Amino acid sequence: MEKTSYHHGNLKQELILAGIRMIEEDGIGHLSLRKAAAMCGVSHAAPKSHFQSKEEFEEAVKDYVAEEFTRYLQEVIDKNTNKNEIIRDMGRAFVRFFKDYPQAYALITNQKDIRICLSEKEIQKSNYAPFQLFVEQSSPVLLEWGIPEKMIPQKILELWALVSGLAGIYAMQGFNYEGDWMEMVNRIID
Amino acid sequence: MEKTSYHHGNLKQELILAGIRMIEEDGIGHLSLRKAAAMCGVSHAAPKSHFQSKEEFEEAVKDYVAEEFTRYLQEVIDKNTNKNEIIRDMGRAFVRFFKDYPQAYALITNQKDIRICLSEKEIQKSNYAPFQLFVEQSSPVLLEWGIPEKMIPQKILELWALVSGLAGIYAMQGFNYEGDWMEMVNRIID
DNA sequence: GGTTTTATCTTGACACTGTCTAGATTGTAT
DNA sequence: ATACAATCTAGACAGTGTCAAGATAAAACC
Repeated sequence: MEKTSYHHGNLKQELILAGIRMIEEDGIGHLSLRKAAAMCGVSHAAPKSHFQSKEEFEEAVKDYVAEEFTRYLQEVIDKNTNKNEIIRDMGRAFVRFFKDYPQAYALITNQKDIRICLSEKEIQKSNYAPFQLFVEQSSPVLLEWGIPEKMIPQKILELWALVSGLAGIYAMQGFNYEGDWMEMVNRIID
Repeated sequence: MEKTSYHHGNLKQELILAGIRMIEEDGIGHLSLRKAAAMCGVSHAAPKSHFQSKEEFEEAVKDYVAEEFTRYLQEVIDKNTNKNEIIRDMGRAFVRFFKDYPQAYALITNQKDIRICLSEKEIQKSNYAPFQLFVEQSSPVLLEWGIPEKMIPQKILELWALVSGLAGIYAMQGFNYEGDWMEMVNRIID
């Protein structure tokens, strides 16, 4: 995280990581470019070379968080052996992510460019990688389970909304409940 | 919104309203005490008499939003004639509120002192009025419908989480879908 | 290898913000 | 009418995002 020479070498990435640490420690309202610069041992105007504005910096932090979220989901996909369990696995990874990054929920809900289009017939391709990943993985499984094809988009959205809502409740109060929330997901799946 | 004499007369309330307008126009990250003061035609340090810090001001805005949310739910309770429809009515009011206040979702998920305690046996009394209202109204109805008593807390939480998740998705993309999301709620209730 | 070009970082400045202090104005109680 | 308390103003300070000018070093080019 320190710099030795005049040029840092990996500033952009480390500014983002510093930003995430700041958000997780003090909340999404306490993101500061100057503090991030200080954390990286660099002058207050150095970030300007990598982010033209604070908003652009904030976007980069959000993008990184979305990538991290995607990694959590991708990991269980890679490890999965029983296709019938993939939806439950992703649900658990979903909650686990927001447990590890409690402020991420507030961050994501504050994002405006996420497209999760709804339709009775189909779910259009989303620009939000975690959701898109969930759609791709769960669709064939639900179909195989005999869910009518035209019901699948709604089912997927229902699952995503439910787990999102739970994660949101958890995130707001620090995940102080370890009960069997998975039963709710099961009731939707079964 | 203007002041004529030296004393404003209703500054605290109008500062809060100005804060909500700012948030709804520019997002939750653009709340400013000085701008709120300017909107009310008052000097930059005037808010200090009513809010000791920006954080305290922000809390007051959040509290007001929670009260407004409660009013939306209370209204359908007061107007309700068929008890069997109260859960659906509240679900619709829920979504309607976040349609009228799209930034409210980001605001609420950024709140830390909301207590919605989960338990397999009971839902403890919540300090969040809208949720508490929903618990009180839906519990007897669900019981009357023959839901096993020990399943009721989970069912309530499931409904709340689902509608929250949907409202969140809607809020992120501007409620551009007018389809029959209510079917999802029905599937949980029935 | 020496030179030029480009990317990156620093310094200093500006306007804006939250916060503090001291003092001005006005409503309220005595 | 006077004293008191609540409310608002004015000015100052440190911290913030942003901009402009210049310093440094890496990369590209001959």
